[in-house]
Amino acid sequence: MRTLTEQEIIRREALQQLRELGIDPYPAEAFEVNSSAKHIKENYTEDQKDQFQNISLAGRIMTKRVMGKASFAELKDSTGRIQLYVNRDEIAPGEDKTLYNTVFKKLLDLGDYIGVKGYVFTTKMGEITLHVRELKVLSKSLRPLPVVKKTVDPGTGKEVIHDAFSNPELRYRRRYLDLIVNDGVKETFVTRSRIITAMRRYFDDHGWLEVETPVLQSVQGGAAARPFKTHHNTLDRPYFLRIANEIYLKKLIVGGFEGVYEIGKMFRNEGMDRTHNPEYTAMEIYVAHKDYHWMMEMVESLLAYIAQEVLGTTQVPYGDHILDFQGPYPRLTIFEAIQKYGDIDVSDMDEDQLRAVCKKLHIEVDSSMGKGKLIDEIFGEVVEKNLIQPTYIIDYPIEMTPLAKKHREKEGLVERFELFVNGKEIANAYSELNDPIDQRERFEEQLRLAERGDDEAMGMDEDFLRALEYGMPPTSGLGIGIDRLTMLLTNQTSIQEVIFFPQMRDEN
RNA sequence: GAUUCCGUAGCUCAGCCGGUAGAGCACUUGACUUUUAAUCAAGGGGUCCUGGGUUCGAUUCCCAGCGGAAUCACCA
Repeated sequence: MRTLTEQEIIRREALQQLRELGIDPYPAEAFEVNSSAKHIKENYTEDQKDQFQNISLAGRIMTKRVMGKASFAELKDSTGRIQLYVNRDEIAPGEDKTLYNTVFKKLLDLGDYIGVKGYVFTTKMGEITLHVRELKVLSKSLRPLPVVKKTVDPGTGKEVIHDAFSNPELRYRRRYLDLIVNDGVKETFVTRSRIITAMRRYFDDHGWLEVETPVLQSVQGGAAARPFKTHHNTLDRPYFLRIANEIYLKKLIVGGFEGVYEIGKMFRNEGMDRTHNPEYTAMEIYVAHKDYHWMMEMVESLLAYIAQEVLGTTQVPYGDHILDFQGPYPRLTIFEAIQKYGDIDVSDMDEDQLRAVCKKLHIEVDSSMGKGKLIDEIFGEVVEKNLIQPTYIIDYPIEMTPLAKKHREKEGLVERFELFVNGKEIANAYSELNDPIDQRERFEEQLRLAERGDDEAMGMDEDFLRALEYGMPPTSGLGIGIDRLTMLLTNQTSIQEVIFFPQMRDEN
């Protein structure tokens, strides 16, 4: 057993004393709440005080200022904080002052949950406050919370935070504490939820169907990444956690749905940094009888809608920039982009020439890389960081995109776009390849890359080919990284700030 | 996976060119019936991340490990 700290011992003793006084520190019965901190602070006025006479609130004690026979405290509920005023002779009107002198002053600590009933008033200092008449212990806290205090700088009028709970490791491991004591953390996650809600509403309003497809997959496919491997005992065979769900969603398009989408976790066995978590959330959507041009317009409309719904504007502050999600976004082919930002024309280069360019740019290459991969490397080096405002990069080399349809005009390219914002890819889309014979050849090319040492190459998926052989209508598909989109719309630079419980190594 | 930096009280941090440690808030005791980083007085609290090495002596120096952050690589 862990050794308790002094403060923890004191709190356990307080717990015991509450029980000795006949107070259950963890009562079973519900405490009825009829208002909230936010509602009171936004709606209370002197004229309306009749409506604030019988308020019942529940929440956590965040500060306590005892001044003899009267005290102030701050209560935090799910909507925010409100000040409480507690007067000895009102909560303990008889001879016995135990409820105030012992229970409130000594046995209640910062972090405890209490229920309070009373009326609202405004203090001399102008703070809207609940004048407490009744107080009930709802849940005793046995560990001290980090104490964060705030003041307003008289010079600048800006809020100054003292002793912020800022250690990233503790914040992520104990996200519940982060949410309790650090203002703004909760808002980020509320925004994340609202982004997903808005996206779902947009799709649903267009009549596209939300579906679920397997997370455990027998064939690695749909994207280029290293998978997590697992094993099914009864079947005694290996499975992969999905790195994408593209193949399954297209099978549903074959099945006759006009539009299907899925929002869910993907798993990639790659490094972790401030834009990558081993499990992350992606949205993929497939719509029949559309192409990638249509999809670009849809994405512009979708992102403007989400920004407007969630933030009330399409002009989104991010770091030093204002990102404007109002379409249309500029469109550059990958070759034009490399020409524009790198002053290099790679459009007619062969593999050896591309390798020479990489060498000149000090890009590390290895023998497993084909033409498409080399172009992607050059693009990453010279272009990506320049794409701050939403920008489409279109028409990728065929070698790096085995599931996209060949370009209708340009030899050697596919109908694909990626959307870049703030130098990062946040969406990827194709006119989907629906020619089963071409698809089989592309898979065979992937197998050759795998033999060459590419451990991210896709496997041959016979059932998918069979589905395509039955016939898939022309379809456009899109994937959006929900975590990165959330980072952009909440002005966060680390993916750990938009995932409640980011991957961490074990403690100890 | 590589490099750099970091790991000291519940939290945020200082410190020790080697002699086992401090501050603010939090906590305890007392005072205080409109405070808001409440105030005033007194007080308690530490395996200085872990393990080795050097040394009479290591929290401090060296090495290794663990955990975190940043940058890079892989990737979305």
